[in-house]
Amino acid sequence: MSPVDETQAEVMELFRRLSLVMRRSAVERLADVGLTPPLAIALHHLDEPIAMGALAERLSCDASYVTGLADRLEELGLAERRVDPTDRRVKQLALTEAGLRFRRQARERLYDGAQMLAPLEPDELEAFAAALRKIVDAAESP
Amino acid sequence: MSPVDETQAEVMELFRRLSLVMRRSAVERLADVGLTPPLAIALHHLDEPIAMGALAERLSCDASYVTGLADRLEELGLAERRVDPTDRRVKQLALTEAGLRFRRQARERLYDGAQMLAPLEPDELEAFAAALRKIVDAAESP
DNA sequence: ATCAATGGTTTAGAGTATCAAGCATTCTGG
DNA sequence: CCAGAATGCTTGATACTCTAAACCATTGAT
Repeated sequence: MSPVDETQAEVMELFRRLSLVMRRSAVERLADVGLTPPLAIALHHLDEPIAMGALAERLSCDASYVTGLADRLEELGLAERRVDPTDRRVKQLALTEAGLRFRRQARERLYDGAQMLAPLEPDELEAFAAALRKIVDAAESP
Repeated sequence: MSPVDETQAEVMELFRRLSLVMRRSAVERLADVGLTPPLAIALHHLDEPIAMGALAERLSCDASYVTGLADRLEELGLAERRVDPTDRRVKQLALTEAGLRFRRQARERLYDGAQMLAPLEPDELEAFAAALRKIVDAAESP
């Protein structure tokens, strides 16, 4: 029955608010190009062809959700599934030509939200990133 | 056409991952007590009766969403709407007796996710909180 | 050759919101 | 005072995000 640390509770609350603001801003910026945030994020992870399951892992979401994202990216002509010749169960998701062209703008729209980080001085940003890395590493390691 | 700063982009990605982990962990912990995260968060903000609109502002969400949260809290017997006598348009949402008793456990379950912050040393945590405050303040001020 | 395991999809569902329209109440200018 | 604007909340429609369970095809292991 740990008493909740005040600073920790405040951080949780701030974190929640920032998540909301960031998502809303991302939704807004991406709307012009017809993408939703998860689609843009998936696109961002397609530097090279990647198996559906591996992509799910990178996005930390269920594989079945990735199926839907891939469907949509295919409909938009931005990516395509390629059956892996070495294991026909596996499907590699790969950018198309159009996807490659499109990706840069999408990425910029997606990460323009990073301008919210502008109030931080470079060293503050670095410390912030380090703290996040620490937390995420600990949280994601089983 | 600002080139995306690498550290900034990394921070955005880490932030996204942490949001996911935190939400999943909150969902899991709150399931036992029959609450969803937004309900627990709303409860957490009910230190004293608060008008629906004011609550929406605190939660940074649409007022219509708060209507649904309040409905659910009333169904659970944790809160009740009271018509403000000085302005009959306004409804104050207030904890019931049961809600008051319930709130402590809910809060602990909600903020147990704060244990994810444990890897940070106290001074790191403080710096992290300060950075978040800075960002959120800037992001939320119009 | 069979049977378990793996990769991916389908389906169903819950949760998280937002927006537009509407009702009741209050406020304001004439 | 009163017509109309503004405010507070609710309703209803809709979109998105995500998970879990059941399912099919393929592969690997005995």
